[in-house]
This record gives sequence, C-alpha cells and structure tokens, in this order.
Amino acid sequence: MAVRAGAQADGAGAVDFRPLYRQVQERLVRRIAEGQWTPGALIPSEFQIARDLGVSQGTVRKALDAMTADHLLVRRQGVGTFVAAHDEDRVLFQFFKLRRDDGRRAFPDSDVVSVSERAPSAEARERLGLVRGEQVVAIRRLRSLGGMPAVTETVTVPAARFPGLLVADPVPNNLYGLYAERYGVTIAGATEHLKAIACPDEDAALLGIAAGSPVLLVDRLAADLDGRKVEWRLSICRTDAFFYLADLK
Amino acid sequence: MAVRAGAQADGAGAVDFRPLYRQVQERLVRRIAEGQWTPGALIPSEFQIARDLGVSQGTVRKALDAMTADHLLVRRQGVGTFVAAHDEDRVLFQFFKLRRDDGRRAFPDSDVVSVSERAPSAEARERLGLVRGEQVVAIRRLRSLGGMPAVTETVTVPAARFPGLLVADPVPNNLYGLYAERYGVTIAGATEHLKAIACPDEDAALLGIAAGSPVLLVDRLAADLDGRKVEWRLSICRTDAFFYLADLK
DNA sequence: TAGTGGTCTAGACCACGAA
DNA sequence: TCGTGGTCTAGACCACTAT
Repeated sequence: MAVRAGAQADGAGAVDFRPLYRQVQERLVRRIAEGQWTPGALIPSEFQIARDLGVSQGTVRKALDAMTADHLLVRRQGVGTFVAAHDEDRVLFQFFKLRRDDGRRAFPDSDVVSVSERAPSAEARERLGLVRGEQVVAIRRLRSLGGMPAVTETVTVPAARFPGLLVADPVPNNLYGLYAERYGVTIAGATEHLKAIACPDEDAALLGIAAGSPVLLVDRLAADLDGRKVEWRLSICRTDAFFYLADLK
Repeated sequence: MAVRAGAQADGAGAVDFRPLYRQVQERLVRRIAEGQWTPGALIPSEFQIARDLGVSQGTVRKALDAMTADHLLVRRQGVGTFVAAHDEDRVLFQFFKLRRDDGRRAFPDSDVVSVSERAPSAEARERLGLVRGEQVVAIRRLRSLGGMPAVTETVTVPAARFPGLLVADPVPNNLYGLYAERYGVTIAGATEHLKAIACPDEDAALLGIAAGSPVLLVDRLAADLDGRKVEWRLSICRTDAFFYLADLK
C-alpha cells in the first residue's frame, strides 16, 4: 500500500504536502504507540519496511534516523533497529539530570512514602488537563544517590490511564519502564521548570536537612508519543552535595 | 584536492577510517574557526563545496546537515546556507533559559556593575584551565527581564584571548556576538551546573530581594569550536517571578 | 528565469555481529 | 556465511527566493 501523496500525485485534490519520509515516520510512530511494536523489540529491516509501504529504502532510512534522534529507536550496526526501552541507561542520560558534586553519575534508589488514589488538586487538574471528576494516583517517594537522601518526588498521573497502579505490589524504581510494559504508555519527552525555594518542613525531614534550606524545585510534565500529558512530577532536590546538569548545544 | 581516505583507498597505509562526511565536516568547521567563513556569511553551494573537495554533493549535504543540527549553520531554502550568528534569537533559544512565570520569553537588558582585569581566583583558574600568571577579565552586571531585576552575572574570560575587552566602550548586551565579531571566537556550546543557594548580600542588594532568599545559581562553562574553554559565567537568578526552562527530549 | 536547498530514488560497497 | 545498518555516489524533480 503506497503512502505517497501530494507532490507526486497528479494534482487533483492533493492537500497533504508533508514530505514522504514524515508520513512514513508517523506511520511507524503509530505502530509503537498502538503496541504493534513494543519496547525492546527488533523491527523489520529497512528494505522490508520499504517494500511494505511502497517507498524506497532511503526514504525509510530518513524516517528511522529521525526517530533515532528522538530516542524512539536504537540502531545496532550488523544487528538491526530496536524500539527504545526505558532502561537504566536511558533514564540516566535523558531523564535524570542530578549528579553528585564529584560529577559521577548514579542511578537513584527509591523508598516509597505513600501511594494513594484521590481527587486531584486544582493545580494537578490544570497541569494534566483533566476533566472534572477524573481521579489521579499520587506516589510520593524519597530517592537517594550513593546512599544519601537527595530528592523527594511527588508523581501524579491520571488514574484512568493506569488502572491498578495503586496496588502495584512494589512500586518499581523505574516508573517509565512500568508505564511502558504494563500500560503500553511510552514517555517520549518532558518539560521541566526549575526554581529555587525554601525547603518545606515535610521534605526537609525526609531529606535530613534544615527546614527552609534552599532546595531546587523541579516541576516536570511528561508526554507520550501522541503528545498527551501523562505525568506531572514535582521533585525537591538537595543541591548541597548534588547539582542539576544542563547541556546547551 | 581529494579528502577521501581509508575505506576507498587502495589499502596501503590507510589509517584514518572516519567517514568521509565527518572529514568534510571537520574541514568546514575549521573554515569557520579560522575566520575564513564569518558569522552571517553565505557559504558556497553544496555542489561548489563538493567540487572543491572532490566528493559528491550528497556527502557534503550530510556534513552540512550535521553542522546545522549543531547550530553552526542555518539553511534557507531557495537562498543558501549561512554561518550561524549569535543573534538575539539564537541567544534566546539556545543560551538563555530563564522565562517569566507567565511563560513569555524576553531578551534580557544589562547594566554593567564593574569591569576589571586581574589575577584569577583559584576556582577560575581551574575552571578555565589557565596556566599560572594568566590574567582574566571579569565583568559583573545586572540583567533584567521586562524591567524587573532578574539575574546577577559574573563573566570571567582569559584576558589574552580578548585583548582590549576591558576598555570595550559600552560592554554590549550580547557578549557572544562581541566575541565572534571582534575576536573571531565562536561559542559553540556550554555546560551548566545548577544549584539552589541562599542569596549573598551583594547580589540580594542588586536584585532587590532579601539576603538569604533561595536563588538559583547557574554555573556555566562555555567552549569554542575547538572545544577550548573560553568563558566561565556565574549567574544568580531570582526564581520568585521566573523559572529556568529545560526540555528533556 | 536562474540558482538554491529539500526530497526521493537507486545501486554499490563497507563494517559489524551472529550463526 | 549471511543479513544488517553505515557510507557514498548519482541523478531526478520539487519548492522556494531573488532578480
């Protein structure tokens, strides 16, 4: 089945002038979004996809390259192309920016403080774009780096999207992996807003620092492959022994 | 003059197996670094470069695409390819991450507090990799967003690299533009370390906030096209009306 | 109208990894 | 040995911009 449209059609009612490789890209993203291709899976070769969609291998390659740049795929020379999984490496490089002052990178441990299903706060409703009456699941946990308490995290997700999350036996350290494996929800990207604030009493107690100490507030909104807001996460980070790393390239 | 080496040579003493387009890329970056191509200038067409270097147009395109992704070049369809300049747009999108709470983006104004040439602190010497005896120029200024004091900035650069910077008549708002135009130094990227701290007295006075208030400390080290450390910049940011934006993609 | 970058195709050879 | 992605080339047509 051919994908082509627009430029190379005969010009009758052609409306869609997006480049062919973009159309291919959207089709392939959809295959991941719909669970046809699951994280970690090997996808067909460039030639097979090209034959399947009726385009050239070069066009498929351009689509795959774009998806690789978006961290949706991982290519392995001589082996094939795989759907990216939220493994520790990816979490560490793409989604966890806190580093020890000595610069070393470490995967954070997690201790769950509480898990509950409830009506969202007005702020949560606004950030996640919820309709009236929608419930949320809230997870609060303390994360440590190298044995030292570093971050208090409050994760808020729409309950409807994650049925049974409340009773997830042990809440796993790597939540994005759980979203993907158990609910078919792929976190594709996030936006973070950072502020310095005085540490609230409750967080200070968990972190083992004085209440009112300056701490870094990280307000993250994460979206799935379709751009839908999936998770709102507030993190309060100690920066007396850690720093948040940002690369401007 | 042909660039090719390695794979397609006859295999005598071939040692350099970097892809051809990478070698082309390095040559073109060098043209910018050496001032042969200056910011804002139109570079030759893909076909001209290809003829010049003895490679195909497709290989040149791949090199140019990579440089465009690095923000070194800007392509304009139907017109040509230009060396990226540090204009306001680029500064705003790539190098200035502070936003007003309402989300609006604004170019910061600057009021210079002091400019001096002196011996570097031990920390400055370490961050910039200076040898003993090297002097630095330090610029301190107050930056405002929408008329409100927002950031105190302390910029430290090696004096040898920027002769006469001390007496630059008015220090321009856009320093990276000055580095490029007057000294041929292109800032290609930077790394930022963020911490929350209690605001020092002096900065608090400039910002018009209470000393000890939580503020965001941004420690930036910027490098040129050759990866040499060019500028160390400490910024203390109010985040009671602003936030630092980070996109995780 | 001429020249540029943007897209698409096609085919060749290579390096790599697995069987 | 085989199939994969990585690189390189070549040529065609398109959309955009300036003149």
